[in-house]
Amino acid sequence: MFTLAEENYLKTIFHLEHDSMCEVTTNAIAESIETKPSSVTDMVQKLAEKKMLTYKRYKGVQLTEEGKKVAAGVVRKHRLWEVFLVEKLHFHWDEVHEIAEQLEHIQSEELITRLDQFLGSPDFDPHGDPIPDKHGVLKRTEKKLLSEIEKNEQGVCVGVKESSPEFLQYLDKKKISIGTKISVLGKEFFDGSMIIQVGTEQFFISIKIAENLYVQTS
Amino acid sequence: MFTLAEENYLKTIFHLEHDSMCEVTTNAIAESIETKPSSVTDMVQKLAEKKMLTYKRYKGVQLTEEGKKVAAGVVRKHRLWEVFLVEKLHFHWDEVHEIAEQLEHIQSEELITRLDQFLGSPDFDPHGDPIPDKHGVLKRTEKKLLSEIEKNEQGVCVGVKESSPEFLQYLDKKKISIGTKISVLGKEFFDGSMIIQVGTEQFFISIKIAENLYVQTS
DNA sequence: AATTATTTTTAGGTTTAACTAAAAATATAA
DNA sequence: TTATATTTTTAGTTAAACCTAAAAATAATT
Ligand SMILES: [Mn+2]
Ligand SMILES: [Mn+2]
Ligand SMILES: [Mn+2]
Ligand SMILES: [Mn+2]
Repeated sequence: MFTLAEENYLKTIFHLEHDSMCEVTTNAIAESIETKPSSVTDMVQKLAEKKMLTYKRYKGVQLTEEGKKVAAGVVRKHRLWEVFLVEKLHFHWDEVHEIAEQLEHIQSEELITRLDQFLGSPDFDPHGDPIPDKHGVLKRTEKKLLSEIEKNEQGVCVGVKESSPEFLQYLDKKKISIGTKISVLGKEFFDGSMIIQVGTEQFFISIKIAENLYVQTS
Repeated sequence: MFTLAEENYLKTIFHLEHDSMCEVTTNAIAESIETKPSSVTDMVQKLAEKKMLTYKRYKGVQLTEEGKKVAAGVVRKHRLWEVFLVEKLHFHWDEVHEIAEQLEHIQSEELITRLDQFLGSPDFDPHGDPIPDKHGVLKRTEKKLLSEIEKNEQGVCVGVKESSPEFLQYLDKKKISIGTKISVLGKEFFDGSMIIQVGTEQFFISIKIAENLYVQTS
């Protein structure tokens, strides 16, 4: 099996590959995982020996099929636990990530099988992120960033890119959650800021907000 | 906070103190935790510096009040998770200990508060062991070992001393679980073996069984 | 009381996963 | 193209938690 540190590296590389759609650099991993590049080099060499990823010096890494499977397993556990915390223990969506970071490393196939059943085999976590199935397959849904929406268009919030407590609390304050309808009333060329309508309220948001909210346009 | 290893040592010493009712030796800890006595000495010196226990060379250790509190916290988490696994995920009572060994180390006050509520603040775990309250207080219930019961007396099974899968599966086979009424029909002086009645069945048990079953005599 | 046996500790070593500092490779700019 | 900047790797340390082997303390026998 894999150590806690190994699992964290695989998961992080998995996320970075999804974001950048190409090889992942040492520095990118170091920043995500909040460690030093030299530590990343060490671990990446270890994971390459274990055939979890391919690694060429100075050229970044790429997960193997096996590596992707292991990583998806960790992501699956993380997101299922987040659902449990919100649905069953009534945590708020900005409180669960930290705890799920620990729970994702509990080793027991049977536990996850039963947890999944107990939760009714959910497809998405509380932040709108898809939950990989038991084989590590992630079903892709089409969603755009709110920042990609044009003036006078509208969409339904289906997820967040960032899931820091700060951002989620901002969304709460603005009454935005998964399922909320958002209309773009105005969009500023210069800085990408927008005027949007949520329910009966209309207000200004910066590009930083718009770039971290996923919406689905029907 | 405490590391996983530190928590395991504190928990183990807590259990040993309860069993032996006096100072706990290095070898006893080593055996329980499946490690070498020299490793125990190292850790015990560290925990003494942290004021979790008192330690005099060659004289064994004793938990401080603070040490007992921390240990009871780990036991509380362990047992609450066991209840969750059995009551909510429908695990069998012989399958939960291993998983709870991992879950007991998840760090989050709030999580345990909510888990406890979710489970209806149970007083006992699936093996009949009492769950410490949030202040680390264990309410003592009077129970005897089945081996202490005399011929023609009877009792209700309220817990197990051992909780290895092998023993629990033996009990299942014999239809003994928490709440089961057991009558002692015969008792052999020489080896402590017994003939007992469970439901309509009567059968022979060795002292090893009788010494690991807790019963309450009304 | 002296010898032997057991328990416990110390000393020194290993592994994992970090770190710092310096060297090497690659990328960017002049 | 050469010089400079950035990224990445290597080399050498550190800390936690384990180990083995040997020494020291305590307990049990003769
Ligand atoms: Mn993690
Ligand atoms: Mn999430
Ligand atoms: Mn443990
Ligand atoms: Mn138990």
